[in-house]
Amino acid sequence: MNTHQHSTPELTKNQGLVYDSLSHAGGPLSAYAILDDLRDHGIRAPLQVYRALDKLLEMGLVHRLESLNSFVACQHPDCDARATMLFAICSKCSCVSELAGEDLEAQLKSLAASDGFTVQAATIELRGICSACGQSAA
Amino acid sequence: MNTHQHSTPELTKNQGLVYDSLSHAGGPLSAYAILDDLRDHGIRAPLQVYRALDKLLEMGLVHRLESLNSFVACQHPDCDARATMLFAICSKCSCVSELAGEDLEAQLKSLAASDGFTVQAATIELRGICSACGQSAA
DNA sequence: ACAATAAATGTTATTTTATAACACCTCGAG
DNA sequence: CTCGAGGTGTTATAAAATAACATTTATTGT
Repeated sequence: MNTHQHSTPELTKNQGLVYDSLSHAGGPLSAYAILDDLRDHGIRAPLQVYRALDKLLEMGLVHRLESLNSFVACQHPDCDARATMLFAICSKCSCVSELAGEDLEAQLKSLAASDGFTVQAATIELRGICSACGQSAA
Repeated sequence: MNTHQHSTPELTKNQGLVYDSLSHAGGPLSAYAILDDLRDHGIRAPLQVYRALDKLLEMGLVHRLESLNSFVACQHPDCDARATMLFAICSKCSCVSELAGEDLEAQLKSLAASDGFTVQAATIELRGICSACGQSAA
């Protein structure tokens, strides 16, 4: 049940477990939720999870949601080459969708540049109501 | 040394202490750093700080930096009425500047809307090099 | 194949960040 | 006065992340 399109470089055992747990969850998980999920598979300590997450983040297979202290599997085919990413987090159902902001990045950079600031990385997390929840509760 | 322009509604004792500590710091502080800073002023427990921070956040006098798990005093005259805020965090000197993105907000909302998502709040945190650090180290 | 080296793993303990639960105090509206 | 909301003080605990160290598994050069 591995739905990613990435040209997955060989993952180690723990990296694979953590990545599968995340993709399988279909939503954000905290490191400790992943830990619980993987107890039966030999993962016993937080560090095992954090170490795998670090590598997966480097590879761009996983993203970190700062405002939730949690992690999601990347929803895009090919994320290392990625422009600025944007996460839309639903306040009701907690679902997360990952949007690409082509112009957004340029605009952010120019806005920052007007203050003499050179952007290296951007965290953009929106809170709101997703389309599914918006329809169900008028 | 209270540089804010806000029409500061009366702050309670702890709120005032926390706010002063933050404005005085001139940069982001963690809740526990604030706690340490205020030990001599009768603040002894994390909750005292977190409770004050909660109110200050509500009032818009203070912002939370999700990617740092820390807090800054608002740099703008009048922030409750504010548009989407954007924080530029320097990787070298850790200074933070708060920029206003007028069009940015519109663009974010329309980008999200194209996915059926209704934005309630946005977290935008940039990592990079501030103008001061950019000049000193070519 | 084999030593040398790098990367990943397993484990215990600790640090850092944030809340829960409960008692008390203060101050203003009725 | 009184009672009720918001603020405070305190102890204990939960949740998130890292430090330090020993061991094991891959990789690489020769």
